[in-house]
Amino acid sequence: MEKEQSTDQLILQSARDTFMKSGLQGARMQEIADKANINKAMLYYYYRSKEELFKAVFMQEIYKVMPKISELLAVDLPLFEKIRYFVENYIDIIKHNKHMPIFVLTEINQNPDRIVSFARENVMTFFHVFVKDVDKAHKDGLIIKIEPQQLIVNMLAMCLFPFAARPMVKGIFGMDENNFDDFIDQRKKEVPEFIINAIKVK
Amino acid sequence: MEKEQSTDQLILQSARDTFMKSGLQGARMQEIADKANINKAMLYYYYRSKEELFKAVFMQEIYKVMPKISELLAVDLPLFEKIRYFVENYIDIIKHNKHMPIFVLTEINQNPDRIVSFARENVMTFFHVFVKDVDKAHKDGLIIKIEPQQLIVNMLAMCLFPFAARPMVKGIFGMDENNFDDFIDQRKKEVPEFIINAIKVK
DNA sequence: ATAAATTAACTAAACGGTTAGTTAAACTAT
DNA sequence: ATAGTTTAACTAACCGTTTAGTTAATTTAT
Repeated sequence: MEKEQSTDQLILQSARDTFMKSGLQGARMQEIADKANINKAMLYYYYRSKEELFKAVFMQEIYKVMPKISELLAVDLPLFEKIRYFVENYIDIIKHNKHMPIFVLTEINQNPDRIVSFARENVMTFFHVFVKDVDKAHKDGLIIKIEPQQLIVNMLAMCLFPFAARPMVKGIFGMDENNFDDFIDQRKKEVPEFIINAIKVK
Repeated sequence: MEKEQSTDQLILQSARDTFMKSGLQGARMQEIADKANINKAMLYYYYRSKEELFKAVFMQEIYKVMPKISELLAVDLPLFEKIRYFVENYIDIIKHNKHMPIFVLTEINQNPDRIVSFARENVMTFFHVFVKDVDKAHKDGLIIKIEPQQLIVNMLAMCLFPFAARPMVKGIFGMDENNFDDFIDQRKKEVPEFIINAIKVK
């Protein structure tokens, strides 16, 4: 039994795969149509242009991941637990969207405006909560003084970078796909402790 | 007085700028020619194809940066000093090649083979030295037990990621170019201490 | 020494394949 | 019937690449 799927959703799915693989410039509309088993004109019927289709894909991906991340940061836990919870689950989310980091990074560098205003609104609020957590933990004598911005960037860096540089990591360390997955699973445990160690007052 | 520059070098320079800005697929040969103030056919006279020209640019950039990085890792210092020395200078190198991280990341994801074999040879040797440093520091009771691979990835992540995600970082935290530069300069001091704290035995 | 031959550097123009995008006709469901 | 959906066929423009030819400098032969 085939999964019934509306044409526009079918297109979006094919477009997603193609854009993720080849980027905006590298992607071919014909390939997207072929992958969806429809005529190329359909792409223009449902989405007016390549640019529009790309936007739709991009926004869909963002909206798919953003709420999950928001939840992770919104959870009510002491700072250390929160860091463990965030890193572990964030890595897990990306693990199931392997190509997103490089896709998003490429896009924001190519066309910063598209996402920046959006990200500012959505991330700012949760970032604000995190800043308060950090401030409190410092006043309670739990952690050393650290700029919350620096801490957040460090966290995101260690979560995202291995995926963005995946072929490099695999190449340099001679990993196959399984080794890499193990490496990532190991990070889910080690990165939080790395961070906590780095900021903890002993 | 104009700087005399051979045509092939002039082409390479223009190609570099264009490829860095737009990537392999996004770059237009006409734009490269225009930027170099030469005829488009000259690109094919000196480099046989777009692909070849891109390779030349890519390899030039790699060879420009690689030796510097090798030097950083080869310096004979105790581990903590080495980490400080590496991070500080590595960030400084990237700072003067702002567009390299996203350029390289995009390329290795698009065409892993081009760089992976190369990187393996060149980075492996220096990585090996670092592994021994880490092992020794652990046996001397200076640092906790940590997989050198994880440590290296963490270091590289924290150095490179802010540049790869620059528009995002600027956008979310409301930074202008100066703020971002300050942010980076701050990292040159804070990231090494962050790492050392994370692994130090107290 | 000088005319002829060769080569390097370069240009203008166009080729040919590709690709985003259009149109108009046909099919389908209500 | 009619609005929504799908298709085949088409176009116009773009872009990497080639070609055919120019210019000026260097080399070779006499």
